[in-house]
Amino acid sequence: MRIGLKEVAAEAGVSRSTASRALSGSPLISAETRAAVEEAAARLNYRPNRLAGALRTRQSHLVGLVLNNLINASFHTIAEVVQRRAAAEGYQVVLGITDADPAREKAFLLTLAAHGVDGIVMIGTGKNGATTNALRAEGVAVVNVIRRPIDSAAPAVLAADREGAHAATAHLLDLGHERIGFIGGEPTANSGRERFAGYEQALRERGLDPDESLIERGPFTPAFGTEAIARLLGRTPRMTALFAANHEAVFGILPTLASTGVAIPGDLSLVCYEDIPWLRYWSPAITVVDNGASELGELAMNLLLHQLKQARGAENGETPNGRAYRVGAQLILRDSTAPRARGGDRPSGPTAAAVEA
Amino acid sequence: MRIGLKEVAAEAGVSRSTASRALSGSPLISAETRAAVEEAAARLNYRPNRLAGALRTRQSHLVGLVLNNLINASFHTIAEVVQRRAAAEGYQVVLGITDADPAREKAFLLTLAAHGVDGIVMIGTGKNGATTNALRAEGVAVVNVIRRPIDSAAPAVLAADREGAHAATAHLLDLGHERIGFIGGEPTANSGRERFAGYEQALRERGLDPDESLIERGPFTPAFGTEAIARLLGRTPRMTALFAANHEAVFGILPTLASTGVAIPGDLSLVCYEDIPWLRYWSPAITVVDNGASELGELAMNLLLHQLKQARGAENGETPNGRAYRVGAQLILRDSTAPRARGGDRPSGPTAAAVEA
DNA sequence: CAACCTTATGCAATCGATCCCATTCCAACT
DNA sequence: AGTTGGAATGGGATCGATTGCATAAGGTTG
Repeated sequence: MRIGLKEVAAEAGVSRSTASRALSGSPLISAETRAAVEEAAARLNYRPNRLAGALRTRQSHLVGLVLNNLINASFHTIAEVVQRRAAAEGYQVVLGITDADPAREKAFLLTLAAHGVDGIVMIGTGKNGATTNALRAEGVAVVNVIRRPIDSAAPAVLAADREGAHAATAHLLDLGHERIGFIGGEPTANSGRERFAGYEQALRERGLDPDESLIERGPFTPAFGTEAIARLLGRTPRMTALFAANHEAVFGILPTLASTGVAIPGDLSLVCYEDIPWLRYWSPAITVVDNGASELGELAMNLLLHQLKQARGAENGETPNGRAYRVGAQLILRDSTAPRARGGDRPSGPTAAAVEA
Repeated sequence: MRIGLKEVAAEAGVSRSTASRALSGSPLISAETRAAVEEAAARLNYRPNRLAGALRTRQSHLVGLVLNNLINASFHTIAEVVQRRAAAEGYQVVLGITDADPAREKAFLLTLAAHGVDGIVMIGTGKNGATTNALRAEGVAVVNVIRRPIDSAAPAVLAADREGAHAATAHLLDLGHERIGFIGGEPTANSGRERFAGYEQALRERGLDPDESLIERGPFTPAFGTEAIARLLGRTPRMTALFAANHEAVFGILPTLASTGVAIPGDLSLVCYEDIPWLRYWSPAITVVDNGASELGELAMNLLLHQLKQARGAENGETPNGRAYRVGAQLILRDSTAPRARGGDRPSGPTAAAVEA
């Protein structure tokens, strides 16, 4: 038979209320009674039914994690961090994959609410601000990650795509490069826009105009990378540096460069976006902009846990509009960039920005 | 105020029992009543509280997913498939990351049980068969994936590592190679052992003995791959083919081969284990053994859902010992393998095995 | 010794949905 | 007309833990 609090209470010779209080650490219980109950619980191998507790206390100790997919490195890195942090604080993570479909995302949010989650970490499409606001009104904590819906009142943890792209481009400019290629994402995507903006800004700061013949923007696929790099290599005068800001495209760019015999950094200096193991072990090791996926997840969970503790204190108070935080991008210098002319100096030190918006 | 079944019943002018039956599709309800209740529910935007339902019916519509990490490609692929399939069937996935630590794994299993999960997909350490058996006795469905604890009575979905390694090695032998290098995992790991066994078996079938000077076995890290390939390339007579059976090591092997100018497949034919996008887009595209991660996840969820449906019928019947299934490995021929001598023929067709243990 | 407070405990309601059992209503049959 | 049976509905217990309120036991004080 399943062991409930009733059985423990009987074993210890007390009432259910007393047993409950003893196990939950209430101060209204004598030391002997507490010991007796704890011993009885241990003897019977009692494990409380969280479902019942959740129904009564309105605390499920579940948090939802909504994201596009688990294939992308940033996403599964964040998922790992969120799960670890949650588990360490006694929360379990319910996982939802949306494929960047707002309808699926909304359905998933409602399902999470039906399961009584205490909070939600949302790496979302940005289309369901209204739904998350409604959930917040019902007392569910929410944190937006990477993207923040315009109409969302929940706090957000954002990446510094523009700053990261700026740092990458500035680094190449510092090395003396002027013809700097850009392979990025669609302008419709947030990261596509922001990273291009950072690239453009860095160029203009040095009095350079972006050169359309050096710019390729397209879908987040390796195939696009293969095509884009082939086109860029065919143009003359050839670029001397390349900023690969479309992570998936990198999977197409690097093999093509290797097979066509372009020497890195001899013929071409290269900076890629998002740090993954491959790039560190590539030959040569690739200089990257690390968007700080772990830190994004870490900070998001901190904010969520903070909200959860607040809620415990002031049930049903007003929910203040959330602040936005930004995790600085970090330029990690490796061996894929070099001065254009021989003898140039290598500027040192990673560039980090941690600003609050 | 939160809308419960009580409010819906009041709005529709019926009792809570009737409202419940109307919404759950009981046949004991007249068409008009049903319509009235459904309309009231829609008007009030009623969303049932799954927690309450779960407490009463002992069906939480939650399934647990236990795995080592989300970084490894096979793991996050399986996680995606499991989540998708679960969501499609109305189940939500609770995620647990164990870092291959049996103690963490056990704690997580118990927590899942406390949350009342209906089932568990377990990509486990193999050390918690007793715990999973106990959960099964309490009515929780369990499926083991990739590894099956010796003492576990739950069904298992296993990879065909030995067959996959055999197919890879046989393919290289068919191409006329005889000096075939092997870079694999530690013999203490399941996959390390099995893949080496397949390699060895294929050699012996052709009357060849494994040559220790061509064999490197070590940890699942890119760094090990870098060292191992360097050692193998230094030995004479040099191997003409390489079977890279340690997935993480591949991250170190490929860049080293590229930078040291070893022509593939000209100087060296190469087969790697586990198919990931990088390998398809490498130059040349790498021939791989695909362990069928998606299929493993798919089959595991099928088995789990099957058990869940069974349970609904015969509550608390006997739980028969689970069958083991094996997902065949698949050799995917690309451009990284070629005959040793010029003019050799290329054998065609992937090798697949789907056997039941 | 009564009035009173403190401390520890038990009783019973509660969370929200489900489902067994009883009840009502109406039609059909003897 | 009286009985039977089926269909539709309502009442209330139930899942298991939590918690407000009442109360008992023990100690102190006027």
